[in-house]
Amino acid sequence: MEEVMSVIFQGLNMVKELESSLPEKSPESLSTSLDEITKTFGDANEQLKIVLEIRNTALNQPKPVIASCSDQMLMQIEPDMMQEYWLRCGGSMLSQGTEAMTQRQLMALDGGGGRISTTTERSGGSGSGSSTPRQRRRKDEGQEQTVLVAALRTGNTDLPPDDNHTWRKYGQKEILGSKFPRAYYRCTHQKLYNCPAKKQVQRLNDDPFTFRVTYRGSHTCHIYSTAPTASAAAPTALISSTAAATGHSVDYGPAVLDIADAMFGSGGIGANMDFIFPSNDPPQHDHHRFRRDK
DNA sequence: GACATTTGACCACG
DNA sequence: CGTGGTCAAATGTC
Repeated sequence: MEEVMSVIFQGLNMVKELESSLPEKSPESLSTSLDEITKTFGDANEQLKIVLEIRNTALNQPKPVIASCSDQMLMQIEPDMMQEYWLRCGGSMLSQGTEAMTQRQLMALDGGGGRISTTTERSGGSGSGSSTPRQRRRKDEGQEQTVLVAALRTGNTDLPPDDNHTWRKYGQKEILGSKFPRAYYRCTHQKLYNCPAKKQVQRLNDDPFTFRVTYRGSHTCHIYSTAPTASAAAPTALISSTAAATGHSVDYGPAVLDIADAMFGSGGIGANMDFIFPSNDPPQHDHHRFRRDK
Protein backbone atom coordinates (compact mmCIF):
# COMPACT_ATOMS: atom_id res chain seq x y z
CA MET A 1 0.00 0.00 0.00
CA GLU A 2 2.88 2.31 0.79
CA GLU A 3 4.18 1.69 -2.70
CA VAL A 4 0.91 2.76 -4.17
CA MET A 5 0.91 5.90 -2.11
CA SER A 6 4.42 6.74 -3.20
CA VAL A 7 3.43 6.33 -6.83
CA ILE A 8 0.45 8.62 -6.25
CA PHE A 9 2.66 11.18 -4.60
CA GLN A 10 5.07 10.87 -7.48
CA GLY A 11 2.22 11.67 -9.82
CA LEU A 12 1.17 14.59 -7.69
CA ASN A 13 4.67 15.95 -7.77
CA MET A 14 4.68 15.67 -11.53
CA VAL A 15 1.44 17.60 -11.62
CA LYS A 16 2.94 20.31 -9.45
CA GLU A 17 6.00 20.51 -11.62
CA LEU A 18 3.86 20.76 -14.68
CA GLU A 19 1.75 23.41 -13.06
CA SER A 20 4.75 25.54 -12.12
CA SER A 21 6.34 25.28 -15.52
CA LEU A 22 3.11 25.43 -17.47
CA PRO A 23 3.56 28.88 -19.05
CA GLU A 24 6.85 28.06 -20.75
CA LYS A 25 5.95 24.55 -21.78
CA SER A 26 5.96 23.71 -25.44
CA PRO A 27 3.08 21.64 -26.71
CA GLU A 28 5.44 18.70 -27.23
CA SER A 29 6.80 18.70 -23.71
CA LEU A 30 3.31 19.33 -22.41
CA SER A 31 2.11 16.24 -24.14
CA THR A 32 5.04 14.25 -22.79
CA SER A 33 4.41 15.46 -19.27
CA LEU A 34 0.74 14.63 -19.48
CA ASP A 35 1.55 11.18 -20.75
CA GLU A 36 3.90 10.61 -17.87
CA ILE A 37 1.35 11.81 -15.37
CA THR A 38 -1.34 9.66 -16.90
CA LYS A 39 0.94 6.65 -16.84
CA THR A 40 1.96 7.26 -13.24
CA PHE A 41 -1.60 7.47 -12.01
CA GLY A 42 -2.50 4.52 -14.19
CA ASP A 43 0.25 2.51 -12.55
CA ALA A 44 -0.97 3.53 -9.15
CA ASN A 45 -4.44 2.48 -10.12
CA GLU A 46 -3.21 -0.91 -11.28
CA GLN A 47 -1.23 -1.45 -8.13
CA LEU A 48 -4.23 -0.47 -6.11
CA LYS A 49 -6.34 -3.00 -7.90
CA ILE A 50 -3.81 -5.69 -7.12
CA VAL A 51 -3.78 -4.71 -3.49
CA LEU A 52 -7.53 -4.81 -3.41
CA GLU A 53 -7.67 -8.19 -5.04
CA ILE A 54 -5.26 -9.55 -2.49
CA ARG A 55 -7.32 -8.08 0.27
CA ASN A 56 -10.54 -9.35 -1.18
CA THR A 57 -9.31 -12.88 -1.44
CA ALA A 58 -7.78 -12.77 2.00
CA LEU A 59 -10.81 -11.21 3.46
CA ASN A 60 -13.38 -13.81 2.98
CA GLN A 61 -12.51 -14.05 6.61
CA PRO A 62 -14.02 -11.62 9.07
CA LYS A 63 -11.68 -8.89 8.07
CA PRO A 64 -12.26 -5.63 6.32
CA VAL A 65 -13.46 -6.21 2.83
CA ILE A 66 -12.95 -3.91 -0.06
CA ALA A 67 -15.55 -3.87 -2.71
CA SER A 68 -14.28 -2.53 -5.92
CA CYS A 69 -17.34 -0.94 -7.34
CA SER A 70 -15.95 1.13 -10.11
CA ASP A 71 -12.84 2.63 -11.51
CA GLN A 72 -13.53 5.67 -9.50
CA MET A 73 -14.48 4.48 -6.13
CA LEU A 74 -14.27 1.72 -3.69
CA MET A 75 -16.30 0.67 -0.83
CA GLN A 76 -14.80 -0.58 2.31
CA ILE A 77 -16.93 -2.31 4.81
CA GLU A 78 -15.36 -3.20 8.06
CA PRO A 79 -16.90 -5.62 10.45
CA ASP A 80 -16.67 -3.24 13.34
CA MET A 81 -18.35 -0.63 11.27
CA MET A 82 -20.98 -3.08 10.29
CA GLN A 83 -21.58 -4.04 13.84
CA GLU A 84 -21.89 -0.46 14.80
CA TYR A 85 -24.14 0.06 11.87
CA TRP A 86 -26.36 -2.84 12.63
CA LEU A 87 -26.52 -1.87 16.22
CA ARG A 88 -27.50 1.61 15.32
CA CYS A 89 -29.78 0.87 12.46
CA GLY A 90 -30.80 -2.71 12.90
CA GLY A 91 -32.04 -2.16 16.35
CA SER A 92 -33.80 -5.17 17.71
CA MET A 93 -33.86 -6.93 14.41
CA LEU A 94 -30.18 -7.66 14.33
CA SER A 95 -27.58 -8.19 16.91
CA GLN A 96 -24.01 -9.21 16.95
CA GLY A 97 -22.70 -12.57 17.61
CA THR A 98 -23.70 -15.58 15.64
CA GLU A 99 -23.35 -16.48 12.06
CA ALA A 100 -22.06 -14.12 9.47
CA MET A 101 -24.41 -12.69 6.98
CA THR A 102 -23.86 -14.13 3.59
CA GLN A 103 -22.67 -12.12 0.71
CA ARG A 104 -25.92 -12.75 -1.08
CA GLN A 105 -27.86 -11.38 1.80
CA LEU A 106 -25.74 -8.30 1.80
CA MET A 107 -26.06 -7.98 -1.90
CA ALA A 108 -29.76 -8.12 -1.42
CA LEU A 109 -29.47 -5.59 1.30
CA ASP A 110 -27.59 -3.27 -0.90
CA GLY A 111 -29.99 -3.70 -3.73
CA GLY A 112 -27.20 -4.87 -5.98
CA GLY A 113 -25.83 -1.41 -6.08
CA GLY A 114 -22.80 -1.97 -3.98
CA ARG A 115 -24.10 -0.53 -0.84
CA ILE A 116 -25.45 -1.73 2.40
CA SER A 117 -28.89 -0.76 3.23
CA THR A 118 -31.38 -1.34 5.91
CA THR A 119 -33.93 0.69 7.62
CA THR A 120 -35.09 1.66 10.97
CA GLU A 121 -38.60 2.82 10.89
CA ARG A 122 -39.08 5.45 13.43
CA SER A 123 -42.59 6.32 14.15
CA GLY A 124 -44.00 9.71 14.70
CA GLY A 125 -41.92 12.76 14.26
CA SER A 126 -42.77 16.15 15.50
CA GLY A 127 -45.64 18.02 14.05
CA SER A 128 -45.11 21.07 12.01
CA GLY A 129 -46.27 23.45 14.70
CA SER A 130 -46.52 26.76 13.01
CA SER A 131 -46.39 28.50 16.34
CA THR A 132 -42.84 27.41 17.02
CA PRO A 133 -40.24 29.68 15.49
CA ARG A 134 -38.22 26.83 14.04
CA GLN A 135 -38.49 23.17 13.56
CA ARG A 136 -35.32 21.27 14.33
CA ARG A 137 -35.98 17.65 14.08
CA ARG A 138 -33.36 15.24 15.19
CA LYS A 139 -34.82 11.90 15.96
CA ASP A 140 -37.62 10.21 14.13
CA GLU A 141 -35.91 10.77 10.85
CA GLY A 142 -37.16 7.58 9.34
CA GLN A 143 -34.81 5.23 7.57
CA GLU A 144 -31.09 5.43 7.94
CA GLN A 145 -28.36 3.76 5.98
CA THR A 146 -24.63 3.94 6.29
CA VAL A 147 -22.04 3.09 3.71
CA LEU A 148 -18.32 3.45 3.51
CA VAL A 149 -17.13 4.88 0.26
CA ALA A 150 -13.58 5.55 -0.75
CA ALA A 151 -12.64 8.96 -1.96
CA LEU A 152 -12.03 9.43 -5.60
CA ARG A 153 -8.67 8.09 -6.55
CA THR A 154 -8.16 10.79 -9.08
CA GLY A 155 -8.90 14.44 -9.00
CA ASN A 156 -9.88 16.14 -5.83
CA THR A 157 -10.01 13.52 -3.13
CA ASP A 158 -11.63 16.04 -0.82
CA LEU A 159 -14.82 15.63 -2.72
CA PRO A 160 -17.33 13.23 -1.37
CA PRO A 161 -18.24 10.49 -3.79
CA ASP A 162 -20.91 11.18 -6.31
CA ASP A 163 -23.99 9.04 -5.84
CA ASN A 164 -25.98 10.47 -8.70
CA HIS A 165 -28.18 12.60 -6.58
CA THR A 166 -27.77 16.32 -6.29
CA TRP A 167 -27.09 17.41 -2.77
CA ARG A 168 -26.96 20.76 -1.17
CA LYS A 169 -24.69 21.24 1.77
CA TYR A 170 -26.44 22.82 4.69
CA GLY A 171 -23.98 22.37 7.48
CA GLN A 172 -20.64 21.21 8.66
CA LYS A 173 -19.57 20.40 12.14
CA GLU A 174 -16.58 19.28 14.07
CA ILE A 175 -17.39 16.01 15.70
CA LEU A 176 -15.91 15.00 18.98
CA GLY A 177 -13.28 12.35 18.49
CA SER A 178 -13.15 12.85 14.77
CA LYS A 179 -10.25 14.46 13.06
CA PHE A 180 -12.40 15.57 10.19
CA PRO A 181 -15.57 17.60 10.22
CA ARG A 182 -18.88 16.05 9.30
CA ALA A 183 -20.71 17.57 6.38
CA TYR A 184 -24.47 17.65 6.19
CA TYR A 185 -26.28 17.52 2.88
CA ARG A 186 -29.90 17.55 1.88
CA CYS A 187 -31.47 16.88 -1.45
CA THR A 188 -31.29 19.83 -3.78
CA HIS A 189 -34.93 19.30 -4.65
CA GLN A 190 -36.07 19.38 -1.07
CA LYS A 191 -38.26 22.36 -1.62
CA LEU A 192 -39.42 21.62 -5.10
CA TYR A 193 -40.46 18.06 -4.44
CA ASN A 194 -40.53 18.11 -0.68
CA CYS A 195 -37.78 15.53 -0.88
CA PRO A 196 -36.67 14.61 2.62
CA ALA A 197 -33.45 12.82 1.66
CA LYS A 198 -30.36 13.81 3.58
CA LYS A 199 -26.90 12.52 3.96
CA GLN A 200 -23.93 13.00 6.20
CA VAL A 201 -20.40 12.63 4.94
CA GLN A 202 -17.47 12.11 7.20
CA ARG A 203 -13.94 10.93 6.67
CA LEU A 204 -12.74 8.09 8.78
CA ASN A 205 -10.13 8.92 11.36
CA ASP A 206 -7.89 6.07 10.40
CA ASP A 207 -8.46 6.32 6.68
CA PRO A 208 -8.88 9.81 5.31
CA PHE A 209 -9.45 8.36 1.89
CA THR A 210 -12.63 6.72 3.01
CA PHE A 211 -15.88 8.50 3.66
CA ARG A 212 -18.59 7.24 5.88
CA VAL A 213 -21.80 8.35 4.24
CA THR A 214 -25.03 8.12 6.16
CA TYR A 215 -28.22 8.48 4.19
CA ARG A 216 -31.42 9.44 5.86
CA GLY A 217 -34.83 9.65 4.38
CA SER A 218 -35.83 8.56 0.95
CA HIS A 219 -35.75 10.50 -2.24
CA THR A 220 -39.18 11.44 -3.42
CA CYS A 221 -37.86 13.63 -6.19
CA HIS A 222 -36.59 10.78 -8.41
CA ILE A 223 -34.22 13.18 -10.05
CA TYR A 224 -30.64 12.19 -10.57
CA SER A 225 -27.61 14.00 -11.77
CA THR A 226 -27.22 11.38 -14.45
CA ALA A 227 -29.90 9.24 -15.91
CA PRO A 228 -29.61 5.53 -15.34
CA THR A 229 -28.05 3.87 -18.32
CA ALA A 230 -27.38 0.34 -19.39
CA SER A 231 -23.68 1.07 -19.26
CA ALA A 232 -23.96 2.08 -15.66
CA ALA A 233 -23.59 -1.48 -14.63
CA ALA A 234 -23.97 -2.37 -11.02
CA PRO A 235 -20.61 -2.31 -9.36
CA THR A 236 -19.15 -5.47 -8.10
CA ALA A 237 -19.87 -5.57 -4.46
CA LEU A 238 -18.03 -8.06 -2.37
CA ILE A 239 -19.11 -7.37 1.09
CA SER A 240 -18.88 -9.51 4.10
CA SER A 241 -19.55 -8.79 7.65
CA THR A 242 -19.61 -10.19 11.06
CA ALA A 243 -22.99 -8.68 11.46
CA ALA A 244 -25.26 -11.48 12.32
CA ALA A 245 -28.84 -12.27 12.73
CA THR A 246 -30.41 -12.84 16.04
CA GLY A 247 -31.12 -16.28 17.31
CA HIS A 248 -33.67 -16.86 14.64
CA SER A 249 -32.83 -16.52 11.04
CA VAL A 250 -33.81 -13.41 9.20
CA ASP A 251 -35.10 -13.36 5.70
CA TYR A 252 -33.85 -10.27 3.96
CA GLY A 253 -35.32 -11.02 0.56
CA PRO A 254 -38.60 -9.28 -0.19
CA ALA A 255 -38.40 -7.11 2.86
CA VAL A 256 -35.12 -5.79 1.67
CA LEU A 257 -36.56 -4.89 -1.66
CA ASP A 258 -39.24 -3.02 0.16
CA ILE A 259 -36.57 -1.26 2.13
CA ALA A 260 -34.71 -0.34 -1.00
CA ASP A 261 -37.95 0.82 -2.44
CA ALA A 262 -38.59 2.93 0.56
CA MET A 263 -35.11 4.34 0.56
CA PHE A 264 -34.90 5.24 -3.06
CA GLY A 265 -38.42 5.66 -4.07
CA SER A 266 -41.16 3.41 -5.29
CA GLY A 267 -42.42 2.83 -8.76
CA GLY A 268 -39.83 0.28 -9.72
CA ILE A 269 -36.85 2.45 -9.14
CA GLY A 270 -35.80 0.43 -6.18
CA ALA A 271 -35.65 -2.63 -8.36
CA ASN A 272 -33.07 -1.05 -10.57
CA MET A 273 -30.55 0.74 -8.50
CA ASP A 274 -27.69 0.60 -10.92
CA PHE A 275 -27.58 4.33 -11.05
CA ILE A 276 -26.47 4.68 -7.51
CA PHE A 277 -22.85 3.99 -8.22
CA PRO A 278 -22.31 4.02 -11.94
CA SER A 279 -19.15 2.46 -13.21
CA ASN A 280 -18.31 5.41 -15.33
CA ASP A 281 -17.47 8.78 -14.01
CA PRO A 282 -20.70 10.73 -13.86
CA PRO A 283 -20.55 14.19 -15.30
CA GLN A 284 -20.59 16.85 -12.67
CA HIS A 285 -23.23 18.83 -14.42
CA ASP A 286 -24.16 20.42 -11.19
CA HIS A 287 -21.22 22.71 -11.03
CA HIS A 288 -22.06 23.92 -7.60
CA ARG A 289 -21.92 20.60 -6.01
CA PHE A 290 -19.07 20.02 -3.59
CA ARG A 291 -17.29 23.08 -4.80
CA ARG A 292 -14.19 23.65 -2.79
CA ASP A 293 -12.61 26.50 -4.66
CA LYS A 294 -13.33 29.22 -2.22
C1' DG B 1 -31.20 37.15 -9.46
C1' DA B 2 -30.91 32.38 -8.48
C1' DC B 3 -28.68 29.12 -6.22
C1' DA B 4 -24.68 27.42 -4.06
C1' DT B 5 -21.45 27.05 0.28
C1' DT B 6 -19.78 28.78 4.74
C1' DT B 7 -20.29 29.33 9.40
C1' DG B 8 -21.90 30.88 13.91
C1' DA B 9 -25.93 30.33 16.56
C1' DC B 10 -29.78 27.84 17.97
C1' DC B 11 -32.07 23.88 19.70
C1' DA B 12 -33.18 18.82 20.78
C1' DC B 13 -31.65 15.06 23.06
C1' DG B 14 -29.17 12.04 26.29
C1' DC C 1 -24.67 20.66 30.17
C1' DG C 2 -22.25 18.65 26.17
C1' DT C 3 -22.84 17.03 21.67
C1' DG C 4 -24.73 16.74 17.29
C1' DG C 5 -28.18 18.30 13.74
C1' DT C 6 -30.25 22.25 11.65
C1' DC C 7 -31.16 27.04 10.62
C1' DA C 8 -30.32 31.16 8.36
C1' DA C 9 -27.56 35.26 7.37
C1' DA C 10 -23.55 36.33 4.86
C1' DT C 11 -21.11 35.61 1.02
C1' DG C 12 -19.60 33.61 -3.47
C1' DT C 13 -20.36 32.05 -8.23
C1' DC C 14 -22.56 31.89 -12.55
